[in-house]
Amino acid sequence: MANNIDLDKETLFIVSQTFKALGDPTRIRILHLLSVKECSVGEIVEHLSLGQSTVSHQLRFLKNLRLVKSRREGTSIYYSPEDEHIMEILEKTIEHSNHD
Amino acid sequence: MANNIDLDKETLFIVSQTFKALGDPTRIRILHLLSVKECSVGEIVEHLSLGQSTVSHQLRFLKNLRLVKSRREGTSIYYSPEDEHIMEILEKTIEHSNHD
DNA sequence: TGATAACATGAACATATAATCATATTTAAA
DNA sequence: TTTAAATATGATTATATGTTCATGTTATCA
Repeated sequence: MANNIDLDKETLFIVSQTFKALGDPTRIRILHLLSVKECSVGEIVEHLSLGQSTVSHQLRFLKNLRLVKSRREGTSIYYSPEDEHIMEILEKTIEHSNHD
Repeated sequence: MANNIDLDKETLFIVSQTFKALGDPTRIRILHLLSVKECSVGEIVEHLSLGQSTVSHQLRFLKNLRLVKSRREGTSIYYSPEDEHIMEILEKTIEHSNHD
């Protein structure tokens, strides 16, 4: 068990990075959209009215943390969630916030 | 149900603020410590080797979000977690990160 | 009341972050 | 092999954030 008071440096880094990913409105919107359906970059841009570059940058951020994955289809690249645990946390917290 | 794709502005703000609180190593350490036992500001400073001012600032941040609560005992002020849901998420994510 | 201990607060600074602009890359189609 | 469509990337800029320093506040005790 890792129920110790002192958290090692690596754990601290990974956990904080993960929550940091969920701590931005734009990334929350992107992840929430992807939780509903797989989308190409262009579809995300349209649905959320964001700049193409903004979406690409945020997707790279999320992919580096293995929160999303991608597949190519022609010239389009489709993104979908990769970490079920984190997605569940996000969705439940969204629901949780609607009951205040 | 709020399973819609579009998240309202307020939900987005609350959720992102909440995760932002968990997205900093110092605050994670403080919350994790408080999950083990209620502590005064001075105890937190000692246990985590942080500046007193730093701890006070972060505690205010966490209290504004109702993630911790405080009670006075003489000249000391004791802090403890207030949001069970968020604490559960934090602890589970810490465990989760130890299994990679 | 004066001194001290514990904590809070405000200002200042350095760093991190997110959005934007311009441009590069990759793929498919003409 | 041009051209166009879709996406990625690098640089820049404005803003947000975390820490530190100095000081203020509150409560206890001599």
